[in-house]
Amino acid sequence: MATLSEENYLKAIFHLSRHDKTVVSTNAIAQKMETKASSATDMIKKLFEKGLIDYEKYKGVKLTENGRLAAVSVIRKHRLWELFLVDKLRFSWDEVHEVAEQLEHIKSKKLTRELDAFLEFPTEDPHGDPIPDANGNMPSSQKLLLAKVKQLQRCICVGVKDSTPKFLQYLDKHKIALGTEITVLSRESYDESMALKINNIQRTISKEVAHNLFVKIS
Amino acid sequence: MATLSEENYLKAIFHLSRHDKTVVSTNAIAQKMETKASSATDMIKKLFEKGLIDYEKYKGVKLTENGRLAAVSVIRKHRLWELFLVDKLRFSWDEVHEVAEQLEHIKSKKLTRELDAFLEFPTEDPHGDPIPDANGNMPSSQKLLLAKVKQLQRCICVGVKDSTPKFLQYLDKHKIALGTEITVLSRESYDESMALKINNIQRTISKEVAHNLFVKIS
DNA sequence: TTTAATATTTAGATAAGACTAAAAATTTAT
DNA sequence: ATAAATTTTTAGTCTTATCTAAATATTAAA
Ligand SMILES: [Mn+2]
Ligand SMILES: [Mn+2]
Ligand SMILES: [Mn+2]
Ligand SMILES: [Mn+2]
Repeated sequence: MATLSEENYLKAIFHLSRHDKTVVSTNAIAQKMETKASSATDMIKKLFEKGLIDYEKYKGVKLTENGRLAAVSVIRKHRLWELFLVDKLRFSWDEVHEVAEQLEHIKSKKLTRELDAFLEFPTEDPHGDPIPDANGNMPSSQKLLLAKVKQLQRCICVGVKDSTPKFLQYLDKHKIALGTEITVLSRESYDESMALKINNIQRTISKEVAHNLFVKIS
Repeated sequence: MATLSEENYLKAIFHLSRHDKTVVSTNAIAQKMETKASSATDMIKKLFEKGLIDYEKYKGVKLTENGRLAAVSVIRKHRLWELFLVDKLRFSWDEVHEVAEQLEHIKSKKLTRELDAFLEFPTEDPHGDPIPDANGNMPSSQKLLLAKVKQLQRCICVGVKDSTPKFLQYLDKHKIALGTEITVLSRESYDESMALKINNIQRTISKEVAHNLFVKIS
């Protein structure tokens, strides 16, 4: 059974190898964990000893199947708890992450199973991120960044790439939520800002915002 | 802020000083924590340094007001979570303790507050134990042990003293739950066993059982 | 009131997880 | 191809929480 710290490292490695599925560097892990490379090396050795990662000195790291399952299990719990907090306990989507970081480490198969049932087997968390199932399968959605959407296309907001409170609060302030319909009016080539129609109101967003909102063409 | 281990020690000290409100010995703490006296001494020093207990070498230990508040806060969370698991997640009362031992350490004022509201401000956990309020006040109930009930008295089961799975499963098996009405028919002086009428069925229980069931005279 | 038994504390070790500083390997630049 | 820069690992230290063994204090017995 993995310790709390080991679980956090596994999650970090999983997220780092999500897109580019190549090996993950010690430095990348250290940076994501907000720790020093030497600490990352120490932990890498432990995870290797436990058969949770493949590792060769100086060659980087890759999750084994066991490591991937452990990581996904933690992510599953994280996202179920986030949804619980929003749907049942009146948390807003910018308040849940910190608490979920603690709750994701609670060890009880039954708890996870029953929480899943209580929430009626959800497939997405409050940020639009997919919730892995009990077997470790992660539903892959075909969402794309708002920045990629063509002019005059209509789309629906389905997720956020940046889920920091700062960004989520920005979205709240400008009445952008999951499910909100967005029409791309035009794009400014100078600064990559975009003119949008949101809820029949015209608004301009920056490149930063456009690159952190996931949408689905509708 | 207290660490997980410190919180567990505070809880142990609180429970040990609950009835006899005298000082608590190092050995008693070690025994309750299932650890060695030397480890208890180490922790006692830490808790003293943090102002959570009064302590004089060889003289035992007593919670300060801050220590009591910290202990009660953990107990509050423990009992709220136990109730949540039973009322919302289909756990039975003999399955909740272990998970609650983990959940009680989650740090989030809002989480505790909202969980309390979600459960509609309960006053008792699934074992009939009182749930302290947000200010650290513990409602003291006037329950007594079934062993003390006089012949031909009618009473209602309102709590358990021993809340181990073994005992709770015994009660389940014999259809004794919180709220069950019990009439004391007679007492055997030889072994202190008692003849009871429970749900109109006559049954004999041992001294051990009689000393671990709390009732209220009805 | 000495002695014996028990309880408590101290001393020294260990393991997990983190750190700094320094060494070694790899990658990039000249 | 060699030197410089960067990355990664190692060596040694620190903190928390635990342990065993030994020393000290307290309590009970003779
Ligand atoms: Mn999160
Ligand atoms: Mn999320
Ligand atoms: Mn409990
Ligand atoms: Mn309880």
